[in-house]
Amino acid sequence: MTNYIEPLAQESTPSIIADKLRKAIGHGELKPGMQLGEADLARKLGVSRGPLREGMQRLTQEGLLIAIRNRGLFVVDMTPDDVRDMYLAREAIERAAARKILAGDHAPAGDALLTVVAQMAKATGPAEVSEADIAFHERLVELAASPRLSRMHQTVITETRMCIHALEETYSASEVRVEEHRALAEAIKSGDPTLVDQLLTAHMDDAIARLTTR
Amino acid sequence: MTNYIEPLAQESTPSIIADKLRKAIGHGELKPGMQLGEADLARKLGVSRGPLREGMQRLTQEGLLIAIRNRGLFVVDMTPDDVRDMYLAREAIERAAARKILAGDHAPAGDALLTVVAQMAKATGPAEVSEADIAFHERLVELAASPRLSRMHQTVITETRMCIHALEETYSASEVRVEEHRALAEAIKSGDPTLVDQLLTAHMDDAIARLTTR
DNA sequence: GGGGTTAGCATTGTCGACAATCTACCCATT
DNA sequence: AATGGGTAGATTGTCGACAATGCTAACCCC
Repeated sequence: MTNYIEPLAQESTPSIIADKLRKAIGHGELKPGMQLGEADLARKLGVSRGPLREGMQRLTQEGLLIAIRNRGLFVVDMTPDDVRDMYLAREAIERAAARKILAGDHAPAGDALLTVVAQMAKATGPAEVSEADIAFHERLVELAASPRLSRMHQTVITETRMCIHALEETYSASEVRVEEHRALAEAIKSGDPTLVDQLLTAHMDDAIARLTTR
Repeated sequence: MTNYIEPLAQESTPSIIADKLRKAIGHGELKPGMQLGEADLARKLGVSRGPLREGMQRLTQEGLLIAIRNRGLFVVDMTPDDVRDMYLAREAIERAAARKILAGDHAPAGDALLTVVAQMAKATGPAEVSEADIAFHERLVELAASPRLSRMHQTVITETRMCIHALEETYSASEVRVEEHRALAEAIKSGDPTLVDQLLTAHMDDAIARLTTR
């Protein structure tokens, strides 16, 4: 039963803009290194430059945009070192999320992740495969119910998308790594912290190798 | 030999403003729950409302300010759950930082931390003790040379300061926990990952207990 | 006394204008 | 050919003004 009568959740314009830009960056519409011209972008988004600048300050704070005074804002251009650092951060976040899940009701969490794995198995084509992989990790962090881990994760996931997009002709994401994710979900379900850690770490190491080999 | 001839690093006004506000929040000048009035604050900072709003969007993104549309921006008010979440995030970051250090030249890093511990031993009074403790953890993450961990850490350290300030009459920071930090620095110097993890985790658990018992 | 309505004021959100800065191009000089 | 100076145009940074919104106090009615 859909509730139509409920408190309005009014999102601020800069927040909406930041979300749109974050998606555009993650999906390659705004390319790494690209300068975001305020006048052009504001016209396209149908807002004035003020709120656009505000939205872009949010992305600057999270590192997706680089602000250079008097010269403008640029989409971050991820070097191989950046990729490694990003995965280091991602590993920190996801391991902490897993640990929190394991400290609580890990069995239902494992089930929820197994549901995501079942969806993964249906993914076809590079874009769907990448997104399915990301969806698993997003769900993992979401299940930890930690606002701070979730917020930090949002940024690194956008960066992950950027990397995949930048390499979409060389990045071999055509193989769904369902079994790897299933093993992780099962380890979480059964509450085995050591195995979870090992699986997550190996997963990240593998991703780093694939994204930095060019 | 000091280099005077070097590229100017011109920091943007919103960035300067965000830094100032971050410090004011961490040191209790801007109290938890407090509304930040734009006109008043802009006048005090000597800028117009535009750049102030931009700076505040940065802090909103990192969670130090809560933006409610049409009602204004408020300094985050940390509940006990927030404190636990903040330490969860901090533990994730610092453990990852330690792990990275241990994967590299951990002996000089241990020495650098022991230098900080020596400074800690000289701290007197609650404010100095808290700051000395924080300085150790900041240095730890800095030594990992990870831009992302450092950026994320900045936020949780500000939140840590907020908590300490909010509780400064009940928070017993009069005892310098030098030995605890020294043990951690020694473990890093010697390259013992299991011990480092244990010490860091225990350190965080202790801090949580102290900050959430009211 | 309590509840509802309305007006006024304070504050926030956005806009367009103007100043400041940077970049690219052209011309003159060596 | 290389270097330096000047200029125009594009873009960024900031400002003040105006519109929109929310809060509070006053007033009226039951």
